[in-house]
Amino acid sequence: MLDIKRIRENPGEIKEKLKVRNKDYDGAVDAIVALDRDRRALIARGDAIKARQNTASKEIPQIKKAGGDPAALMAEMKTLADEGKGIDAELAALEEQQNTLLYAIPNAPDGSVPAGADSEANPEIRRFGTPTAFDFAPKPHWEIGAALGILDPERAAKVTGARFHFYKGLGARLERAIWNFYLDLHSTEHGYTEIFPPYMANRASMTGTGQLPKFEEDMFKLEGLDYFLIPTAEVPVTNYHRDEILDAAALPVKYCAYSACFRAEAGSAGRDTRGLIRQHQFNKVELVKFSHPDTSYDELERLTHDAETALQKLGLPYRVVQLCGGDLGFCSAKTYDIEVWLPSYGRYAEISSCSNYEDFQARRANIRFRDAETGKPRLVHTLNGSGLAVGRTTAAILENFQNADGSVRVPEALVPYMGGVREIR
RNA sequence: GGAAAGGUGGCUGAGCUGGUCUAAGGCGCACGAUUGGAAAUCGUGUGUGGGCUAACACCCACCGAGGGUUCGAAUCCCUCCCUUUCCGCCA
Repeated sequence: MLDIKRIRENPGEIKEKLKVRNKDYDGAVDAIVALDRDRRALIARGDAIKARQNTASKEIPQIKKAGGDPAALMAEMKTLADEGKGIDAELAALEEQQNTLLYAIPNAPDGSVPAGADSEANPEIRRFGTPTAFDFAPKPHWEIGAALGILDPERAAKVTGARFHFYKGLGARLERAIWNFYLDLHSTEHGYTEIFPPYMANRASMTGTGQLPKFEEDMFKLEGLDYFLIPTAEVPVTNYHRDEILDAAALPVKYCAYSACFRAEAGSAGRDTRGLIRQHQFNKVELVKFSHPDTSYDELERLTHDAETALQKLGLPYRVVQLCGGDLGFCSAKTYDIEVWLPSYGRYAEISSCSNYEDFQARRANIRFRDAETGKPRLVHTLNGSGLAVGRTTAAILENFQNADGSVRVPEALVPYMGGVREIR
C-alpha cells in the first residue's frame, strides 16, 4: 500500500501519478485524507484519556497507603474507562475504513511509465533473434505434444478437470530439464540463493504480497483452513522476510525459487483453452530481490537481463516491452514483460514479468533494513520476475524447434539435462 | 490427532499470590573516562510503531495474536497461533 504520510502531505502528486493508470482514484484519495484527519484527532483525544488513566492509577495505591479513600478517583476512572472504550471503538472503525481504501489503491507508477489504455500501448524496448521461419506448415504445441505422446490434457480433464495437463515421457523430462536449467543458471551464474518454498501460504502472507484483500477470487483456498495455494513463489519467498529488519550490508538479497503455481483463472473463460499457455497449475522459476531504495531501478534492469539470459541460452526469439499505465499490475511501479515468439499465436507471448514494487509490498509485509547512516529501519524495495515460466517455455521449444517430420530439436543448453537426448521423436 | 510444559527487549533471564514493572540482573552494542596503546575497570546510553512538533521535549501503545474481568493486567479468565517433549499416525 501507499504511505499514508505521503498521501496526507501531497495528495495532488499521488492523484497525478495514479492517472497514468488510466483510472480515476481522486475520490478515494480525498476520502483517505478526510478519514486520516478524523482518525488523528481521535487518537489525540484517546491518548489524553489514557494519560489521565495512567497518572490516576498510580495515585490510587498511594491514597490507600496514606489511609485515604480513593472512591472518588475510582469513580472518575470508571467514567474515563467507558469514554476510552467508546473512542477506541470509533477509532477501530475509522482505521478499518481507511485501510479498506488504502488496500484498494494501486502503487503509484514510476515516472518512466508511459500512458496507455492496455497492452496495445506497451512500447517495445528491445528484441533478440527474429520470429522463427519455417519451410513447412508449423503446428501448434498441443498438436505436436499429442502426436509425440508427451502431453495429455484429455486424461488430466478426466482425473482433475479443465486447464490441467499430464506430461509424459520426454515431455515430463523436458519440463523438469527446463526448471533445473533455470535454477542452475540463476543460482550459479547470477548469484541468487536457491529457495524451495511451501506451496500454501496463510492470509497474512497473501496480504503482505498484495494478493489479498483485492484478488481473493483468483486463488484456490483450502477448505477449513485459512491457507491458499500460492499463485507464484513470489508469495512465500517475499514473505520469507516479513516482519524482519535486514542487514543493510547484505542488500540486495536475491533468491530464485522453483514452485508449482496455482491460479483460479476466474474471468479468463474461453481464452487460451488449448495447450500449456493458461493452466490452473503450472511450473515457474521466480526471481525475488530485496533492494536498497537508491538502487532498485538498477536492480530491475539486472533482474530483467538475468531472466532474458535464459532465453538467449535456449536460442528462443523474444522481445522486451514495458508495460504502460493501463496494463501495469496492482503492486508494481514499473514492469518489463519478456515475450517469447510463439508461432501458433503468430505473435510474442508473455513468458516473464519483471517488476519493481518499490516499498509498496514492503510496507504491507513490513520488510525493512537498517539505514547505515541514521541507524533507523527503512522499508526495502522488493522486486520480482519470472525466470522463467516453465510450461510456456516448453510450448515455445516445441513450436520453435519443431521439424517437418513432427520431431522436436532439444536446445543445446538442455541436452545435459535431458540425459543426452537431442531430439524428441 | 491426544497429553504436558512453554512463548518477556539484539541475546540470556527474573517477574506471573494484580498497583514502588517507569519490565530487574547479566551479556552484547555505542559513546565517554582511564591508558603510550590495548585489555580490564568505571560512567552514560541503548527497541519498534504512533500522536504533537521546525526540532528537542512531551504523550500514547507494544511482554506470541485477539478478546474479556478490573479503577488498574506481563501477571487473572477465554479463544487462536507457534515452539519443545512424550504418545499415536505416517513418506
